[in-house]
Amino acid sequence: MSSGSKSASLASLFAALADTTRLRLLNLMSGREVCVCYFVEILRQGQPKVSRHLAYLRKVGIVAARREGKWMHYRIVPQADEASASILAAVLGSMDSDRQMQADLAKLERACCAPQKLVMPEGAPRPAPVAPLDVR
Amino acid sequence: MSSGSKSASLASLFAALADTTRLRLLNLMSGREVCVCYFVEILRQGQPKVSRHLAYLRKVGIVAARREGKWMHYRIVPQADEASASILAAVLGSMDSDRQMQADLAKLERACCAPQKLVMPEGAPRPAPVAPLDVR
DNA sequence: CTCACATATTTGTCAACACGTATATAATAG
DNA sequence: CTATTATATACGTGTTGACAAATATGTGAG
Repeated sequence: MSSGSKSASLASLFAALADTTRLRLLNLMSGREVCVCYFVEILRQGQPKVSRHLAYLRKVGIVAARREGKWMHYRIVPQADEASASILAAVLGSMDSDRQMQADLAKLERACCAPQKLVMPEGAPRPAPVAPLDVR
Repeated sequence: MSSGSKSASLASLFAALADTTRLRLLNLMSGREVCVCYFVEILRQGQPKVSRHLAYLRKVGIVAARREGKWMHYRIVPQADEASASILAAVLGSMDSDRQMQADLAKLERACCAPQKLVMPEGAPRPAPVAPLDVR
């Protein structure tokens, strides 16, 4: 299956991981599906910037998106390639011990889509858990 | 130790890994010290190119160099940071199943510093094993 | 000292990416 | 339909990295 230029795909995986914003996004998606509005709220970065980084991750096949009404939910895609899978698992595991990443996750616990507020209106999407990564 | 911007250092680690040439170099250094001349021979890439990539890895602290007469030997530095260590270990482990990487290692078995040849003159540096990485 | 060799660095060019701003698309409300 | 909200993409610009070619540095030989 994954023969030939595996090193090239490994390199592009690393390129996708070589950005702090994308690492924070992945950290928030670790183990759950997250709505774009949460990313914007929690990272406190411009929405186009967040969207561009999500598009990058999507193009490389690390995440997938699902539309639900006006909202887009992103999740991490389990990697078919064993090498990519083990590396992604190592990354997500490593981020558990980063204070910034922990703080982001803590915010996610109480964040919501309400504009200017951290209170969730009825009907706003909640972050939903997703099948855990294949951590072998 | 594990201060604030660990995510930034993680990102720069990934940037260093986001290049096929550098991945091949690291693969060759996995578990042993290697002379630059071997890299040039085996990768069949220009010497300045190889040197530049080694400089990049050195600047990020992934490898260290040791001079022995005219020759420079490079080795992988055990990472103090636990996150970096586990990721580097995952990378090196993943490369074992890559055909290109296996071929490179096979060449290293019989390569040498002789110009235009794969026969080693007396006194040329041999690749020496080095303390294995802290794979936890 | 000069020469030859191994390796490193500089120079100039080019492509890729990150960013903010502005705008476009998609879905829902009214 | 229009308006509003959520998200995506296009544009212009600055930065970074990769490359080849040329040149510089360090070391040993003579």
